[in-house]
Amino acid sequence: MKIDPKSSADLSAQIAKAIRDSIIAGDLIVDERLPSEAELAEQFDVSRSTVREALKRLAAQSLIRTQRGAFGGAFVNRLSYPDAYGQQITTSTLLLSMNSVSFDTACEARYALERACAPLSADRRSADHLATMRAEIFRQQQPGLTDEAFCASDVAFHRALVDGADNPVLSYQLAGAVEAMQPLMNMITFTARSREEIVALHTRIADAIEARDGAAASAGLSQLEHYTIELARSVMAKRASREAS
Amino acid sequence: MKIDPKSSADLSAQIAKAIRDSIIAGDLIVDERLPSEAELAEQFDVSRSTVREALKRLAAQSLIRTQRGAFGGAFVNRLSYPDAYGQQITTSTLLLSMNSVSFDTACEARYALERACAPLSADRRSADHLATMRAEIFRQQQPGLTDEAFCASDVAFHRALVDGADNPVLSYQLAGAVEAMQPLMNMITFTARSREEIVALHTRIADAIEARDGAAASAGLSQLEHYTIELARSVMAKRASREAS
DNA sequence: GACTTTTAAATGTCTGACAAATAAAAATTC
DNA sequence: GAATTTTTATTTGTCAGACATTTAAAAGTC
Repeated sequence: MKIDPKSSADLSAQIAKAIRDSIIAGDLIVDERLPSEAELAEQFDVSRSTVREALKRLAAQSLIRTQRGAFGGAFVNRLSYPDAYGQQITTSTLLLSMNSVSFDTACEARYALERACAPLSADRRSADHLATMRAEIFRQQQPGLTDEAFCASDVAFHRALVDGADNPVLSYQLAGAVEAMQPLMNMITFTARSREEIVALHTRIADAIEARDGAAASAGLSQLEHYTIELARSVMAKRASREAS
Repeated sequence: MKIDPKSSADLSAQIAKAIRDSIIAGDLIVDERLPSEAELAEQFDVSRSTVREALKRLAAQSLIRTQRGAFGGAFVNRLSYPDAYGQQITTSTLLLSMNSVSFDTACEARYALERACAPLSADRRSADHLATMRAEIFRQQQPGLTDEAFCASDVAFHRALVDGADNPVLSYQLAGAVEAMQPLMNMITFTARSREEIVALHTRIADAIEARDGAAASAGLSQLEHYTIELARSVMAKRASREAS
């Protein structure tokens, strides 16, 4: 763990990188305690404030956790699935909102990834996953449901489908697609969409998952993708014509 | 942007969250300048050090960038694809290395995701993507190639396949799968694997992509998955028997 | 007008201090 | 002797103030 004082980068960034590299390389293992801030300051020959800024950078990435008091300190954190989900969702949300990604591109990626889960989910889904999907479809049919609640239920339905594959790595990878892109899509299309149509497509997908028919589930997802893209096109066209007039 | 002084969380974490939420909500737009550290300190009624720690947290997530000097300051950063790739890869690497994910689980997720790209890549790949795949296959046949170089070439091959889908969102999502899981797999299997076998499978996949045959490309990836899993099983079995003796 | 110097503003870093939390160690009580 | 309470040492969290460094605009100079 050494730093280059004549580098252009901030000292705190260099120190954070050095510690991060040690964690990734396995030199610092999970739950291992880092030296105290004062000791790190001495080791790196910087002030305690600089060390603290470096540690905050690592904390922001959930790489370490800190504890106050005697025998406290900074500890290498086991990156949990929920933490990883959260980072995945934040990153995906920002990437989409800041880079003028076309609706079609986001939609295509999102459904391509979900179709990858469909065969596995059809094979391995538990009764519980199926029950969740059915329950969300039921919820989506309630007349008084707000748009926000419908969107949340939509996400929950797809989440159950993905989780049915019983592969936590896949669920993690899909978190960004489902939880970041689905709301984005809903935001664009919720004014125009037909809940009946979506419920019908969700039902078709759930039927396929129940029948353990992965191909049919994939086909249902493709139909949903097609419906969503067409809907978005019509919304865009309507907007364009309104602006023209 | 307000903070709760009686909350248990650190002030710097609360302030970071407040600013992060403003960025995600769109109250702070890309390239907008945040108030200076001194002004933020006054607004939040904390010291400048605390504000700085909050800003370092945001910088670690590439949400802001800072510039020194007059008319410098902290600016909302456009999250670029390379930045998002990097975070995706770091998070995926750590998640896998810290959570005792089984080889089969990681392998299944990785190939399921890549198969999702295969049909799109077969449809849309450019001559350039195909040429990259062929070049990497050629490189993989060179006798003097080190294991590290072979792994890197392996990643580059799959990267080209994914990028052939011409969907940056998909490429971003796959970054974790390809760049984090592939090296992990190589690390486990590189002692036992047959380069000839892998080159043959890569060639089959490239042929399918060249012929614009998505189904065949998917099938090739499935074969590669099967080969990889069997290889890992035999490596594990060999290890187990060696330990028993 | 082109170039140089000055200046003001902002981040980066350091020092020293105190508050708050926390677990071990010591003291006290029964 | 065991249980409880108090003390103590350690460590992070926060603050205040200072100076260094960078940077671009403004002022000055030729």
